[in-house]
Amino acid sequence: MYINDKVVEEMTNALKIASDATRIKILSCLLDELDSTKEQSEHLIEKCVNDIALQIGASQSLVSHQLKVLKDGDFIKSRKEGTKIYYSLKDAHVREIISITYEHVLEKFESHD
Amino acid sequence: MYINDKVVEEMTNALKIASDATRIKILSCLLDELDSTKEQSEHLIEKCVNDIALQIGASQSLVSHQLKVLKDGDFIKSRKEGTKIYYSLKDAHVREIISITYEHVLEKFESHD
DNA sequence: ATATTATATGAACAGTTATTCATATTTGCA
DNA sequence: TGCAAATATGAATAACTGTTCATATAATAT
Repeated sequence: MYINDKVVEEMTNALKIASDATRIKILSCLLDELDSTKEQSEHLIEKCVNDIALQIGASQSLVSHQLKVLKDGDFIKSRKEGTKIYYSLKDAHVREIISITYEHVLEKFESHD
Repeated sequence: MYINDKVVEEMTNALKIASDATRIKILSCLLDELDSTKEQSEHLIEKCVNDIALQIGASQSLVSHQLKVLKDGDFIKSRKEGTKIYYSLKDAHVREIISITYEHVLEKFESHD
């Protein structure tokens, strides 16, 4: 299967965005359920910057920087309400990439230990 | 959804492995079909180092280095036959990660242009 | 044994990036 | 207007990583 350079580049960018511990933590805390055997909830989880920072144990500045990366990469969207900005996952692909990677890791654990 | 640090670390590692242009090209050329609307073929595609290098237009050394990374990360497996070593995708998760990322990119193109 | 083919490896360099710190911007409210 | 809360930004640094080049290993055939 041949894919052109532009598509490879965009795929690389998308996966680079997902391949960072801080960003995975952010995405995970915006993701309701990782277990794919359970039904994906349609409920949209929204969290503001400070809540995310507290939940994942990172600084406000770091979370803000990484939220920008995730947003530029179309992984999340935002909604303004007063001084707060609520972030949430953008679409199903993001959920799937995280879920499948999660399963891949679990399977690796099983087969190697 | 809370996942522990060890799992986050492994997920990060797995996605780091996938987030490189050379490695995506290698995986793509070991992947029969990217279009998820078509049925995933069960046919295993096997290619040796030099064939891959020629197909993606990279040096033998670079491909060998990256095949090692992909194999250590459980993305591919290998089979020896004489002097040649045949590589192929390891499991369905790898196909899915690549396919979904591909779709994510296509959708991004559509929504932004 | 020697040559050839196929693949792997190690060191080195260049480019990239995650994090921190300090500061700026924006909004709501008294 | 001035203050506080929430978020964003820019610069600097430290750590990481993809690629190249040269060389090594392994297997096969003559």
